Amino acid sequence: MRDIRSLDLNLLKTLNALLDEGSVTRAAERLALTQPAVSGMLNRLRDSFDDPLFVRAQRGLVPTPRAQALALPIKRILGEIEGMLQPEEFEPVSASFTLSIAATDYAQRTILLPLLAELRRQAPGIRVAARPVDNQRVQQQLESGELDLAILTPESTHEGLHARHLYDEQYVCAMRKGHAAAGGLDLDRFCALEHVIMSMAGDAFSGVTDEALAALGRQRRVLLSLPSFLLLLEVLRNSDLIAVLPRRLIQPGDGLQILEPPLTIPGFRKLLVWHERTQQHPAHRWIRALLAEVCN
DNA sequence: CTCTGATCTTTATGTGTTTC
DNA sequence: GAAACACATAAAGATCAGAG
Repeated sequence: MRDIRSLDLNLLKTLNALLDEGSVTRAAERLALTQPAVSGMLNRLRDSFDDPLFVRAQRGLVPTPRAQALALPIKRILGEIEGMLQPEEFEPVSASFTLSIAATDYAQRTILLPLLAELRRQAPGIRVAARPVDNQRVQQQLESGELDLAILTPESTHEGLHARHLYDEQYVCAMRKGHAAAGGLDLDRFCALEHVIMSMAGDAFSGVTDEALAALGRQRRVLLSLPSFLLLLEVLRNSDLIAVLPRRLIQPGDGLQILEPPLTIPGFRKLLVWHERTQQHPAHRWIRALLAEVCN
């Protein structure tokens, strides 16, 4: 067993790359080293940690429990070192980097749009890549750096990620201005009208509203299901269809009438989620604070 | 300044697994 | 069972840091 003097930063970076890639060859590519070099580094890591770290399996290398346990501390340490190398005071005006954020269609409109406006004003050098949310992969994406931030609901967050509460959202009923029901809406009228809903996948014609109705022994008529809020707003403006939508989705300029729904529909909570990797990073701390600010 | 040891490179090869 | 792929190992040369 070696001691810490032989464990240099390059070995930690290599271990991190190996944990991410699960392959000596791919880790070597990522580190701009040759495969034999990384193979040799893995041997030194094995020596340092007195553990095989990775064993060969049917498909590539599989980390041992020891290696898995090291993943988080290593990312934290590398993240902290990264943070140490940044200027002590983060300067938004001169900052230049790309930020990857996973957000739903809804969150892109209600959260990312105002964030982008603020960034243009305060930190014009920061580019933003908005990405769709893939619940299966989001944890791994945040861990590897494929994503920097994700805007999620508590149900889809994972153990071990950092989260900050952004806001609680409520549902409202939306229809075009001048709609026959614009004066008021009771439950009977609500159920009699024709609805459009937003649905990315799955049971396309039923959502939280329908569950709340079912609990009362009622149902509504959903005629149209759309995968995009943008299109949905257009449909509302140009038809007598109505929709139950998150309140923040509707802006004053949208030309829509908003009413309280005639029944209680549970809202949802939006969280900003990130990985330990970026916890100490001055730029990321600044961005997270800015995001929370634009949500108020 | 020179020697030594560590680690990188490239190139070549061994070995085990997967795929067709 | 051959071909393709991935990891390990080895040899030879380059580079660099630290010791003396």
